[in-house]
Amino acid sequence: MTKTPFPKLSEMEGSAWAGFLRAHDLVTQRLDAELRASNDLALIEFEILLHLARAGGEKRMAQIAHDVVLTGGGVTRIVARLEKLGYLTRRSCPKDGRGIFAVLTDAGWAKQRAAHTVHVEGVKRLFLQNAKHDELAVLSAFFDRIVSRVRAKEQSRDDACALDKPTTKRGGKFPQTG
Amino acid sequence: MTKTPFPKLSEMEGSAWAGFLRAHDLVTQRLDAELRASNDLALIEFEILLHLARAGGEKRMAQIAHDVVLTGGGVTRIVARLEKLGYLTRRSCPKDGRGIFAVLTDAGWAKQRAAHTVHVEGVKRLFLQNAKHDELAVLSAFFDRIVSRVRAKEQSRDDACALDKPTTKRGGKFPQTG
DNA sequence: CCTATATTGTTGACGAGTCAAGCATATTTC
DNA sequence: GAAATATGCTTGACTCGTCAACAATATAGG
Repeated sequence: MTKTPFPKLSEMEGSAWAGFLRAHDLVTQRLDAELRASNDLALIEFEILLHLARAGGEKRMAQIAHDVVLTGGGVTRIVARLEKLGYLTRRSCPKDGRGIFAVLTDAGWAKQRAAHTVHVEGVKRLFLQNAKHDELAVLSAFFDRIVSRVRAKEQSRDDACALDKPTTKRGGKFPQTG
Repeated sequence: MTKTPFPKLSEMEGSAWAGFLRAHDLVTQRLDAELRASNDLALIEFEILLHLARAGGEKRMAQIAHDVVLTGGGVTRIVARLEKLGYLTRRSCPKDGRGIFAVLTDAGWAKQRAAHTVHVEGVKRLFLQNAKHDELAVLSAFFDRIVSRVRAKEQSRDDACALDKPTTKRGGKFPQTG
């Protein structure tokens, strides 16, 4: 009990936080628009194709959900979309009867490659370009720290399970990534 | 024509970009959940109350839309929600017959103060804590650069107006903040 | 002044992704 | 090895915020 009398952010803290939120919204908005205009793909759809490609062409639904921070239901629907467009196929997992693999088709590989150029160019122009070379390492380390700490807490919270508040009201977004 | 034969992100570039996306999703998700659990407010709702409070209690709809990177329609609906909850009132602008002010009520001020503690604590724990003191300035400057460059381009694109592609397909999110 | 154009805010229709329930398969416990 | 529990994916109902069209007001040009 040493402190906590009056919580407040310094000007720089507030600026960093606000900048983080606005920068994210503006950059993803623009990049999404560019990918749609050039390749008729939403940013989230491209990212799933990219993760699949990086994994050699296939990945399980739950793993995709973890990679892109989405709920299982959300992944089911996006994958269904991409399947209907012919970019991937579903295949059941032989080792685990419950599991489903999303598998890139030839068209999916091609689409991923086509959109990749626009994506890389956009990320550089909208995001990376704004960091001086020696700042990139700071940014990367910072974000990694955030992600691993939040995920560590998720883990330990799952372990300590049960008797947690039911949380959630007025059912909006931002759920547990179940 | 000196380069651009094969676009590619370095490992560090890719890591910074991916970290940015995941960090944002995880942090906002958690903060949103905490605000809902403690104060029954979505993060975006709290942010609007916060911006109103910072502006002395009132602000025009269009300004709110700009502040939080939302479309006009979105702001209309969130403000309607907050009005129904009793946290603010609409008042028409005397100087401009088209304009509408969102005005904090006493309950709105109280709610903002109540949620503020949870918000500040969450931002520190989930976000700021992960930066060493001298890194904060780098982050803040980086995000500011992103925001101002994107907004500068928006501006000049509006100036050069007309004959732009109609863009947008499969009407999803990420629109122009009109 | 009066018509053309731009801006502000609201609304119906819609797509996106969440939630919770459901079903199927795996894993654990006794 | 059977019952209890956990995990993986899907689906109906729902909320959120967008989009496009609209009404009202403001501003510019002749």
